[in-house]
Amino acid sequence: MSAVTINDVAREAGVSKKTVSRVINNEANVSVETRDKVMAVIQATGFKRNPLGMALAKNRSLFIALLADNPSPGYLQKLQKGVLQYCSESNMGLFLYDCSYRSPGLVAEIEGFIDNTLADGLILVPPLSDKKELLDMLNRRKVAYVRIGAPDAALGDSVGFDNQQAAYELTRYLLRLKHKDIGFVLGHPDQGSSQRCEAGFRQAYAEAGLEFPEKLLVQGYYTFQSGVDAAAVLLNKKPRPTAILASNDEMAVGVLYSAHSRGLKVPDDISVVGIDDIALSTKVWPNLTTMRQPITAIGYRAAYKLIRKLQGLPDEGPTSPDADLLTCELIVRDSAREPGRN
Amino acid sequence: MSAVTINDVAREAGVSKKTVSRVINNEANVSVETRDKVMAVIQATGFKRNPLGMALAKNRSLFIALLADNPSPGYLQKLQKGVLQYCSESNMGLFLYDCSYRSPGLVAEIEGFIDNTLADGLILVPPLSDKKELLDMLNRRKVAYVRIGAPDAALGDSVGFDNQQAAYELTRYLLRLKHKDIGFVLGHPDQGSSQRCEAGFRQAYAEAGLEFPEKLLVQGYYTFQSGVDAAAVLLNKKPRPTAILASNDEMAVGVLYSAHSRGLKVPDDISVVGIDDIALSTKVWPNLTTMRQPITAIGYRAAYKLIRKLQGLPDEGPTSPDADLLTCELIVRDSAREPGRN
DNA sequence: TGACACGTTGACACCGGTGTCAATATGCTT
DNA sequence: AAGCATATTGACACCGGTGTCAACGTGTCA
Repeated sequence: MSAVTINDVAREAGVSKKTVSRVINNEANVSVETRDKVMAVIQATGFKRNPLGMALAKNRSLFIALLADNPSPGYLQKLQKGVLQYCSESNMGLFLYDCSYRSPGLVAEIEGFIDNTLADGLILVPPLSDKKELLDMLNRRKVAYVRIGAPDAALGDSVGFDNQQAAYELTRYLLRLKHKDIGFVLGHPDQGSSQRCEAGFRQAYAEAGLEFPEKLLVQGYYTFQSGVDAAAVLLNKKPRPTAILASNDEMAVGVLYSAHSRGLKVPDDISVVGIDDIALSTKVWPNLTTMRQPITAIGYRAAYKLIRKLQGLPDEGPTSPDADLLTCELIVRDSAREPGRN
Repeated sequence: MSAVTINDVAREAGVSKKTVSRVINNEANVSVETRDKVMAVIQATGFKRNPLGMALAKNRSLFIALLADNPSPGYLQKLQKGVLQYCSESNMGLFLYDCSYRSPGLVAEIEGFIDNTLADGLILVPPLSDKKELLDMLNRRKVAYVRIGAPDAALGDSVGFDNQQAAYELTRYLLRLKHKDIGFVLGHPDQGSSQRCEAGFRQAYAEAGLEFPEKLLVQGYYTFQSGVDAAAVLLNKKPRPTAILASNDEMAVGVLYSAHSRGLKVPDDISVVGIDDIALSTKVWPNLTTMRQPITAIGYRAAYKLIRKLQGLPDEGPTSPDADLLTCELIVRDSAREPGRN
């Protein structure tokens, strides 16, 4: 809506529009007085360049999109925050696109979305980051993308954290507290992170020289409701596990809910822990002990990688091979302690 | 990145680009055979029109933005969902912009955002919808906007629900349950909704012929933490209130947390109710009794109004004067019951 | 048969910027 | 003074579409 264009400025300043273009782009080889004159007119008229015209001329992109169908709203919210942050810093717009993972026309739908918006960079959130057909389509159309939390390097750039490590350390923590019968709630079978978590559980048991409690491994889907359901199964086992480890906090909160609703006290009767550390984790009672995943930082870094790539600039971030595998941290709160008085 | 342009199609089909333009825009006065020929080429080449070129030529907008600094993430998430939904339906992009309500440079910052993105329509979420300087700037620059939840018609379009009605009915519900000492947690003093809620509380007491418990009215700020703090004050009163009504669910969850952490049972020892019905409300234990606000529908309608306005089309929604004041609904769950065994 | 309306089409300018290249002015070398 | 490199500037085409208007062919009516 800014009515004043580069032509107006040029006319007003008595120079060509190209010269104005030079000034606003800080190009070399403009005489000081010309620059000053143009700047004065720009100030006076309040000229702002039109991003559309610029993008069209430079054949450059203006936007990236965040594609998601994630079962944990709290996760998405934190991720979005980080992405948004780098977008602001680099003057990029962020498009949001909600899609349905199960929808049969998903790939075509996303293809349509790309055509309509000209977002030529995508950030893919699990479970989309594991979806082969989608990646194939994007590669074929040469659409740049960065995946979240799917460290399968062969499939393209990815930013995430080490799920296995997180699950491993969390399991070790519970074992150290002297829990032996630990119930595990897996994530969605389609997401690689779920398998990596499972590997982490098993690794910790193996290292401790204990037999892994196969019977206490329950399928979940990373949603609150699946946490409730999985807990219902686990809490009916005899003997009841003394702790439950869920593969994300969203499910852990479901476990908490399930325990409460059958009159169990947490952590007195049962310990509950999760992974992620989302906002929800400190709003429930008791606060959840969890492995903190630097979700916002992951979002930020993903946006960084994508935008740098789109701009043809090198990735100047940390150069270690693990730069895109951020570290997690055990956050001890109130939902877990030694088993005892039950 | 779609390499094939309207020129390619025109050359291939042996017509002018204008004719191609006519075909893709379904304009009248194109002979059937020309249309077929062009369509065939479009199919064969996979041509998609470039939104940037189109937007530039038509001087039309491509995006709207959702500006928010809302203390309740769950609220925002639901709202965003509704907005996004209408955006998809109408092929508009949605920009997200997080801002800080308190920031002194807020207005200038938003002005910069508008210039940079060319989003010429804005959806304003409380507390931004009440911010006079911001509205002034937008009016001056002739930027279209729709406000959420701030039904002060003089300031422009708004979509929301009747806070006073919600608070009134909720209070009546508690009074009907025979609560007399009800603690009230107000919202943010800068947001009009907070005052409207208060009016609703008072109205219910007045109609019941009861004296309003001024001492049990505590300031909150719509955040979880402010709910925790307000509950701490209320729960130390002697006699302790038998119920607490928070002006939104985010705070009600804080109240719940506060009650639990001092060993109180909900609803046996104290009833807790809120307003909104966000996702969080059914993830805490016990589930929150609340007034459901159709947040997603509000977001959808706000996007509808804004986009129709931008397109110069009339608002064809419901025509009643209250069309933009959606109704709320009492959702009875498990966090409130008659006062009794304490 | 001529006048006229109408359907169909393309040439051209335009939206608001950027890239290329040539034209001009200036300073320096020899 | 001629020859050359360099700094500064503008004309023009271009990005990918749309709007305006004139040109053309055809059918209808007087």
